Amino acid sequence: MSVTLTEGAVEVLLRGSQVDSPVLQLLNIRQITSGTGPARFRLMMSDGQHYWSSFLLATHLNHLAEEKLLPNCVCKLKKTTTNTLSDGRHVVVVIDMDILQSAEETGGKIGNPTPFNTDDKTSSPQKSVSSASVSPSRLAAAVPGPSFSNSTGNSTTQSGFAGKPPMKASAMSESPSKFSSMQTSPSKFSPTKASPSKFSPLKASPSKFSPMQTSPSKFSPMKASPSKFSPMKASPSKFSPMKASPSKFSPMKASPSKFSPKASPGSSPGSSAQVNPIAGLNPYQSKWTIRVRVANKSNVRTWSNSKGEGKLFSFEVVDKSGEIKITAFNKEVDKFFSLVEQGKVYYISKATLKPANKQYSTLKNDYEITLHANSSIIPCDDTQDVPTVHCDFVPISELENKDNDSIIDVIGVCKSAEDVSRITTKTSREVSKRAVNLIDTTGKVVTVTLWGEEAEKFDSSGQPVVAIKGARVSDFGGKSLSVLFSSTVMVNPDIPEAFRLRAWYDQRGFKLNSQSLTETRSVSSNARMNWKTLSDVKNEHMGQGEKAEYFSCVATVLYIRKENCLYQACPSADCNKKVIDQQNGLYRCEKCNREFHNFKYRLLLSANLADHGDNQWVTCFQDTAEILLGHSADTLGELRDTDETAFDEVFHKANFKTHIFKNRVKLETYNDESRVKVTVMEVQPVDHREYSRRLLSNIWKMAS
DNA sequence: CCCCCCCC
Repeated sequence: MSVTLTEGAVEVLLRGSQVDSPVLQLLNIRQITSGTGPARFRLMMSDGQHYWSSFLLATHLNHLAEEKLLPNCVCKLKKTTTNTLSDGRHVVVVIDMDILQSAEETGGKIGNPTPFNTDDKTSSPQKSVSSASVSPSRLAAAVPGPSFSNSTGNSTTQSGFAGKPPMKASAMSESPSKFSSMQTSPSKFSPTKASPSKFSPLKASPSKFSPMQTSPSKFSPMKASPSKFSPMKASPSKFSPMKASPSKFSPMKASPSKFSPKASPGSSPGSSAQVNPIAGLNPYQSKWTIRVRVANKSNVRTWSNSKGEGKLFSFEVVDKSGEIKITAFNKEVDKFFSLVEQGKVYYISKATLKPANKQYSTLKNDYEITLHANSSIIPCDDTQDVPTVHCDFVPISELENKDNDSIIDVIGVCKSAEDVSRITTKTSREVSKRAVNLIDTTGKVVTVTLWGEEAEKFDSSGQPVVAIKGARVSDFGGKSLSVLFSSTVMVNPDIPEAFRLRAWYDQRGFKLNSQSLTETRSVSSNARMNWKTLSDVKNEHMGQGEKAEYFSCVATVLYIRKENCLYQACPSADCNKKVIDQQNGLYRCEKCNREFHNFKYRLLLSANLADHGDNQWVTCFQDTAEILLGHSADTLGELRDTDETAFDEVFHKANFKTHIFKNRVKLETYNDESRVKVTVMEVQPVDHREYSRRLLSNIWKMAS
C-alpha cells in the first residue's frame, strides 16, 4: 500500500488555516510534561516537504500515542482545530485521525522534509506543489480565511484561542516558549499571505480585534497579542469596537452576511467566518459562536449532595449540523433562564465544552456545553438556516404502538387531573407528582405524570391544552407517559394544533365516552377497592361510626341538580372558598381576607345515583363534577350566564351515564340531626370486566 | 458543579 503525503499542508496548518484531511507522516512524538490532568502528546508531522511540531493530540486520542502512533507512521488528520497563541503562533490540535500506514510498513522518513521557514518565500506551496499534493486553489478553498482572522474572535471551526492567553485553554499546559523548543523560531513567522478581504471585523470585541485591519505589512506577530492592539486604529469607520462588547451586540448587526461578504453562509462549516456549526465544536477551541434554536428547555432544578448544592437548568439547541445540550448553573440560571425560550434562536458563545456523559444523554453529540460567567447568549432575529423545532405529535391512540421508553411528543386537552401528591422514591427522596389525563381527537385518553414543581404548579382548571415535547412512553397501566427533565411541557401553547384541539374538545370532545390507554386501576389500587352495592352501604351502616369509610360502586346518574351547582370562589390558586359579592364589582374572600376583582367558578353538585337495588344522593366537588358533566366549571359558568339552553343540555346529557364511583361516606351532624353523607372522590369509566372480577371476588370472599 | 426521569 502506498500513501501520498499532502504536500503544502504543513504550511497551511501552521498559518492557522485548515486543510481537508491532510495525510502527514509522524516524525516524532513526545509527551509534554504537565501538572495535573491527562497526559498530552505533541507530534512532529511532515508533509514530505516540511515538518513542524506544533501538533497536539486531543486527549481522547491518547490511546493512539500509547500504541500505534509511532514515528514514521502515516496519518490522516480527519479533524483538527487550530489555536492561536498570544504571540501569533498556531497549535494544531488533532481531534480525529486515522493511521493510514504503520511505522513498520512505512519503514522510514518519506522525502527529505525541512523545518518550515516562515521567511522563506520560496517554500510556499505554489512553488513546490506536485501533482500528488494539494493544488494552491484547493488549499485556498480549504482555508476558511486567513489565519489571523482567528484573532478577531470570528472563530472559524478550526480556529480559536486568539486573544486569550493559551495557558487558560484546555489544549495547552506548557508555556509558549517551552513549546517552541522543537521548532523554528516563531518570531520569523509573518502572516503576510493572509488576505484581508476575508476578514470580518464585526464579531470583534476590542480585545479580540484583528490586527489585520491595520496594514498587514506592518504586522509583526511578536507584537500581535490582540489585547495590545489599539482597536480604534484598527476600526473600520462603520464600527466602533470600543463600544462593541459582543454581549451587547444587536444580533441583526452581528449578522455575518452583512459584514462578511466573503463568507458564504451555505458552504461548509469552516467557511463561515463567524458562526460555527454545532458539529464542529470541541473542547480544544475556546473561541466560537453558534447560532442555534432552542429545541427543549428544562425547568430550574436544585440539587444538594455531598459536593454541595445549587441550581441548574439545561436546554438543548439545534442547528443544521447537529444538536448539543447546554447547562447553566447558579448565577447563570439567574442570568439566562428567562432569556432562553423554547423555539427561539440565539447566538451563544464563550462557554465550556466538555465531553458529554453518554450515560445520561440521548443527544447526538460527544460534547456538551456549560455556561460560565462570561458566556454570552444573544437573541437572534435572523433565524434563516436554523432549523425550526417542530413537535412531532403522536396521536394518543397511536401511543399503544410505541415501545416502552420511547420518547415522543404529545398534545391533548387536559380532561382531568389528579391533585398533586407527594411520593417517596426508592432512594428516599420526596417528590411531588400529578397525573393528568390528556385526550385528543382520536378519543383516547392517556395519563401523563408530571413531577416536582411542574406537578405542583400545574393548573388543570379550564381544561387547558397541554403539549409535551419529549415525554417518555411507559407501559405502566397499559400505556402511560412520564415527563422527563428533558421534556418541555407547554400549557395552551400558541400553535395551530392547540387551537384545533380546543375547538374540537369544546364542541365535541368533552362529551365523548373516551377510553384511556392507561389502566389506572392497577392491581394494588384494586386491592384497596371496597366494592359495594348502594344497598350494602345502608345495610352495613357504613360511615356511621367515628371514622369516614370508603367504598366503590358502579352506578348510573339518575339526576343532577343544576340549582346552586356553581358557586363563585376565591380566584387564588390554592383557595376555593366561596367569595362574597360586594355588589361593587369586588368579591371578598374571608379566608384570604382580601377583595378581588374576579372570581372563579367552582362546582358543587348534588347527584342521585342508582344501581340495581337502590339509589343514593351524593355530593361531587369540582373534579368529579367536571367529569360527570363533561365540562369545566369555567365553561359551565359561562354557559349558564350566556346560553341557558346549552347549560340545561349539559345536565340532560349527563343523566343515565354509568360510571365507577369511589366514595367517602361519613356521618355528619347539623343541628342535632345526623345523616350519612356520601361524597364522590373519584369517577372512572366503567371497565365491566374489571368490575365483574371484583364482584366475583367479593362474592367468593363472602362465601368462604 | 447535574446525571435525578421517580409513584402507583
